[in-house]
Amino acid sequence: MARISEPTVRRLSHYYRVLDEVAAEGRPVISSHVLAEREGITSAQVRKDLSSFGSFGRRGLGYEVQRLRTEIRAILGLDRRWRVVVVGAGHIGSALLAYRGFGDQGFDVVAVYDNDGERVGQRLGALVVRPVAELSGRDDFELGVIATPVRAAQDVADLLVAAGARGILNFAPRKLRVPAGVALRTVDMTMEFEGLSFALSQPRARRRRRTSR
Amino acid sequence: MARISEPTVRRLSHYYRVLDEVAAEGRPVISSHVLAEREGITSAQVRKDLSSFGSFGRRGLGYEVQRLRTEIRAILGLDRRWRVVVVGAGHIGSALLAYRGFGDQGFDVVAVYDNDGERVGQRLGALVVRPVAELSGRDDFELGVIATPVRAAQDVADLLVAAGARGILNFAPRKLRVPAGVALRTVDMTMEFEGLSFALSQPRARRRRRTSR
DNA sequence: TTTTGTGAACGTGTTCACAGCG
DNA sequence: CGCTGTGAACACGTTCACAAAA
Repeated sequence: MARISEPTVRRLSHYYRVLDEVAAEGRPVISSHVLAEREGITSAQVRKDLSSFGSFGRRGLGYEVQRLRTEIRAILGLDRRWRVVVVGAGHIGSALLAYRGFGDQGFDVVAVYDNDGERVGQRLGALVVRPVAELSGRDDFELGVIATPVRAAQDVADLLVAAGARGILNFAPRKLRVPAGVALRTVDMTMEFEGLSFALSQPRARRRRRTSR
Repeated sequence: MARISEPTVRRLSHYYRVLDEVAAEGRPVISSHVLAEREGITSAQVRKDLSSFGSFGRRGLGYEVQRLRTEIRAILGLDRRWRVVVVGAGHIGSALLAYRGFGDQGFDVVAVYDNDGERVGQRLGALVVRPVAELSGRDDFELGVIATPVRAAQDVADLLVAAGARGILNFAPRKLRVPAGVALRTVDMTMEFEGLSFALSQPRARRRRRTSR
């Protein structure tokens, strides 16, 4: 299988969500055109994305909604459960813990760690916050979430990797170094705000592409 | 000025942060090479990015840290304050309210709205949660943050636009439609988790670029 | 000599356009 | 005929490589 680009993976997530909606509407089949319309992209893009994983459609007809949904689910690895460790029991960490949506998608938070003595021992949902030092022993998880202050982020990343994390989601506004083979995604809200600030500071002439719509 | 790409804007944010660090270290000058190293990109990229706004460096020497920091600050529109309205006083909304980092960067949250009767009237930091209906009157803000459940997201976006929002940061996992001229950024955590799930589900051979490092 | 600024070359992702198939 | 699947064309972003300047 050829290499899959990151934009393609992001769009797969979107398709998956649209298919959920469409399935709920009871529609049995969807064309690349309709799927594209809901996304604001071209139908060719939809077909290209899907064709890199196989031929899921029927010419002259479109894609069978349930079938395509199942395929994408498998492609994204959502046909299994992932164990997630959250480090940082502050506002973002607790927000993640409280959000049920992740559990529905197959992501189970199995532990929360923090270094703040005040937070350790506290109950957060079904979990009790533990000291970060105890992270070392652990090896029964796949994903780590970094929701700590920025100064601790790289150290926590190293700890997570040492404990066997295969993927990390980082909320600290800093580029992290992780070994090849460990997947890393960063959500940097500060950067998003700054992106908006930039867009609003530009002379209001040119049409920006990704920014609008 | 030629059109600026979104990746360039994101990198500007990074440069800005690196310059803060470097300034704190007391270093007066930085070369594109060193700036690139901290970012994990090439020095040519740094120079290209910066050169689309002007000639800030000196050949044979590098960039004067304070000067460059000030320039980028102005480019990003961070030399003024932005008034932000948050809609949704749930976990994400409160987390944003509680995070002081945004205030430091020039973003002031001036109001919080929610439709949940239990939350309306509650105090969140210095603000009191107000009913979403009251949003209509308001016009003394530039940025709106959507931190509501996904089903309300598009309606809230429309309300924000009607109230005069020029930019929107959306935390709901849904593509939103906004008129051209209104800047939109979406932070979709579900999608990030799914991206990690995908990466971990791939046969562990090929080296992915953006995902690692 | 060092390092910037930048046209040219390159690589990657998107769109076009049509052959292939139902 | 309608819609998918896909090579070819295109657009865009990144890297190279070097002339220009300090």
